[in-house]
Amino acid sequence: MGSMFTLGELERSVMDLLWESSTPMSAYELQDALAASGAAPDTKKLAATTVLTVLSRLEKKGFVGRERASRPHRYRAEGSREDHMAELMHQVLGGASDRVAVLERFIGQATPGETDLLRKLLDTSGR
Amino acid sequence: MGSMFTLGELERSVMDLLWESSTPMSAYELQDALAASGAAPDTKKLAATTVLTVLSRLEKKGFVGRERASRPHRYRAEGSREDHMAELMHQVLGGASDRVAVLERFIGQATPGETDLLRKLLDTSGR
DNA sequence: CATACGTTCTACGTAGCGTAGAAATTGTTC
DNA sequence: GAACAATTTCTACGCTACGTAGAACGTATG
Repeated sequence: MGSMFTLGELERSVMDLLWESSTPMSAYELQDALAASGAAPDTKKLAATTVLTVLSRLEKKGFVGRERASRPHRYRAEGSREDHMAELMHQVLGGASDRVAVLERFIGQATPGETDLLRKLLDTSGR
Repeated sequence: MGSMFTLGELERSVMDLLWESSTPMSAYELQDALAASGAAPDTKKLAATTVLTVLSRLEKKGFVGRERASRPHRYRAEGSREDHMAELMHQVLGGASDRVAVLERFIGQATPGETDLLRKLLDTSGR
């Protein structure tokens, strides 16, 4: 079974919309939003079933949940984009035998802004 | 074209061996090493051509380089595993609109050991 | 130059994802 | 409650990446 943590292009586009939206969205709203953003899928509207299929797959992967109560089911992201990304980063880090070396490189490659931010965050949270 | 940064299971096994090895390895050495480690590919020996195919693909992806001088070509990893992982982490971070939030989560989810380490690294490198 | 070893070419099976029609379900309206 | 419309689920097909390896080709050496 694939890493279970990777997203295809369309899947990502859908997640981007759901992560952005403060309220759950129906497949039809997503269909329109996707056509509007024109991002990953070109400018033409996808079939509704396509969006539904993707949503089902995302649900199976645990990325979205759905409210079956309302008739057009409404989908919402499980966890924020930031949660997801932070988790991805930890996943990468977790796969390393030598975390010190990885983090060294990570810090080394970071921009000044990022290191500043990290310092700040570590100061705040860590004590 | 796929992200160009993901590795399949066998590809990863090969990279693990190359990353570990201090000297370049021939396809045949890798073939044996893979059978020995028995990690990703079960315990049975893969065909030599299989290993060569994978190595070619890894070369195309820029993960390995080869010395064509010696007759059994010798392959070496381009960049350390740590470099790769750090790059992956930055890649994830780079795809975020709100890095602050991602790094917040990242720090939040980090183990005490990791935060300590980060503090140390930031202290050292930062000035 | 024949032979053995090594490399490249070609190819097939599988799985994930984009895509969507067909079929089933459900809510709604006389 | 039967017909209709909206919605969801089922089924399926094409494409690409990757694991896998045989066939064909190249090359050095006795």
